[in-house]
Amino acid sequence: MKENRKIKTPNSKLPSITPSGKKDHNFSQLVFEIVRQIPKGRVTSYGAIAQSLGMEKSARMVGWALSNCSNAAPKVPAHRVVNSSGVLSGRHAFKTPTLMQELLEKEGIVVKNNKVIHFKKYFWDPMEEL
DNA sequence: TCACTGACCGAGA
DNA sequence: ATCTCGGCCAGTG
Repeated sequence: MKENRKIKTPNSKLPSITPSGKKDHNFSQLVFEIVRQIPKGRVTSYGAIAQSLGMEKSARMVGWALSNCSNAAPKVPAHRVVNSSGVLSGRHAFKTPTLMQELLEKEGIVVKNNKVIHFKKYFWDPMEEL
């Protein structure tokens, strides 16, 4: 039996999701707000964002939300979100598969083989920094 | 309703 | 380092 289920508390400084586990359709908006706060030249992961929303195991929903971010205004710097290994897993959702990397390099981040070099160094944790 | 898919993640083999 | 598996939850046919 697994009791290693660490229940994370949502970051109180962020807008909270509907209480009592009720699903809310503006989940995407919460994700966008966090992503918009990622400083230029820094990156974070889908899981870290999920954590700050109190949904540690729902990193997939973050990706799902971002796939819809083209419609959002103002624009969401989705290129600053990579997976927990620093891989640009979302690159195919951009206009061209290389755009994500180009945007990151424009901000001073080095990308090799679709992977962020010195990922830890550039990592921005919404849980701690917000 | 069921089954499968995903811009994911952590643990094990 | 690479691969597989179970878990997560919304959308799709």
